[in-house]
Amino acid sequence: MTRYEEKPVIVQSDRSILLETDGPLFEEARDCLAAFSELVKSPEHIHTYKLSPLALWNAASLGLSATEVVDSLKRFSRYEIPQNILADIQDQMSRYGRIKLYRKDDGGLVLSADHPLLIRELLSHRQIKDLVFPAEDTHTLSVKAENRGNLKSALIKIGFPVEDLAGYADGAPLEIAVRETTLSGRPFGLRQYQKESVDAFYLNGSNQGGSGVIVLPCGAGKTIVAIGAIAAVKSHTLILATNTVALRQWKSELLDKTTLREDDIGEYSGDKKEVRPVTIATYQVLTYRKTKNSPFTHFDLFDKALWGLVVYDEVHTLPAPVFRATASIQAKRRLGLTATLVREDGQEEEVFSLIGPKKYDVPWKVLEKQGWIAEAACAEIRVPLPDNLRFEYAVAPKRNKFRIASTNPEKIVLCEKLIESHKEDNILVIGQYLSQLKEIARHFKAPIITGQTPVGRRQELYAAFRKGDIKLIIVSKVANFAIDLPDANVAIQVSGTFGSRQEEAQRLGRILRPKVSASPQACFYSLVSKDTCDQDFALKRQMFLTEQGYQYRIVEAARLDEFMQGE
DNA sequence: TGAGAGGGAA
DNA sequence: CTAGATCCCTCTCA
Repeated sequence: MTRYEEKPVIVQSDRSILLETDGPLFEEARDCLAAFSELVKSPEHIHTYKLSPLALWNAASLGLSATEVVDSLKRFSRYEIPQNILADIQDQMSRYGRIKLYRKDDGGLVLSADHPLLIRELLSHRQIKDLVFPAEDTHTLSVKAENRGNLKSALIKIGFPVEDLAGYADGAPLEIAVRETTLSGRPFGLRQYQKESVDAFYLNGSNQGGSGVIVLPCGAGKTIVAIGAIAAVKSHTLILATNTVALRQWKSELLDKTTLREDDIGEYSGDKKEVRPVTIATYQVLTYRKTKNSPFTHFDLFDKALWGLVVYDEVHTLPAPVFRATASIQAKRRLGLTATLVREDGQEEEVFSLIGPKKYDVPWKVLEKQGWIAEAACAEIRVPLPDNLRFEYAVAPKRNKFRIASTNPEKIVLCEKLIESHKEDNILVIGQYLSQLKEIARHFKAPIITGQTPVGRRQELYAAFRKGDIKLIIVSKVANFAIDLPDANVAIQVSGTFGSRQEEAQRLGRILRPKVSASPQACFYSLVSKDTCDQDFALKRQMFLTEQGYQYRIVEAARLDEFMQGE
């Protein structure tokens, strides 16, 4: 039995949950909380989580019950859990499933609630009223097919996620199988968690949803999950990707690992406008329009062919107009893929209602234990601003402060030490300010890759890095998007995009491919100016990874040498 | 026909 | 809010 005072969790009536990080139960409690709440603050000693409705709905959609949630809270909670919180968990989690959308025998769509009062409540909202009309009985409302998406989106905004059981129109059939030997001659099969992802999406989903989001860490093979899903659905598929390099990558993966042939796969981008049984498009070609108010030029791609499945790569970056288009294709299966689910713009609810709820996720640490991703040690190194800059920082207008703190020249000194002690390793220095990166590149006489670097030059450098001819590359934000960037085992972050959690996750992902090389452990260093807004943003950036179980060691720059020797 | 530069968008 | 990267279209030049 745990001693009373060792229980690390305090549940408060404002829906916040405090978690002490020092006790023996911390890790267990953290993994537990991550399943149904969101981390909002993570300073050293006490982390704060929030019981958000969305987190509870996602938990419910994964099959977790309110009782299970309450039980795990009770297990770790130091004090009695406030009554209103118990009621709240019960209420929120039961909301997923209280309202269902299904199809009548005559093909019409029906929204059903578990109680007539709920129907009356829904009708009191103007946004809802316009999208439904009364049915014969008091438990249901009729819905026009074209309003399916908009209705779901409107309902979630008033706090009622819909369980969509209305099923799907079949797309045009596609002949496809997953290869047992890749084109390149290697044996191939889905890993256990990839199979489970596909099953969660399709098998379980055939009647209950069949649309939703799979959350897997960077490098866990989300493309493979999609391949499994396409092979399961077996119909024409539209894949949406963030950039053209990703688009090519999708194509080569499909060719390598499925029986699809070159002319089964179309590329729909600025360059080419092919529509084939499997078509890969960029988000941007879809959202392009001539002028601000003209219609989207290429939107008809959604209807051009009989897609039975639409795959949304990096669904956390999905732009607003694509949500709107997605609302109109609710009769097609939709698969969202992402590493993080958190959006910095707070549109997670739209993902839930229009793509679907979370169907499957694997915590990063689980994949680490199974050996699919490398172990990583994270450290935040705090370095004071030099005196002259400290004054400049103090008097600078707010909008300049972050730049001054981020580009602290002392960071270069730290880089020097770190690079020195990682002589055998492949190192990426990643930052967001070009001037800072250029200076670092000059200082170490290392190659630099930014948005201006031509594609040919990038590939040259990637190849040299992969071969080991170059041990150090300086990269700008291209590293956030470049999926062809080779893996390193040490990353030094000198500055980042304000508080972007998913950027931090992306960057850590750069060093997580399991290594055969000398040092099995990857190292991630985040350099931060002490006592500035740089430090505040760093804390925010780390949150997602903290949630995933990564612990940042805090190191004062002055004690870096000691720290490095300890490692 | 394709490459490369520039503007605009989100 | 910031700074930067990306992409799409259009135009020019060979």
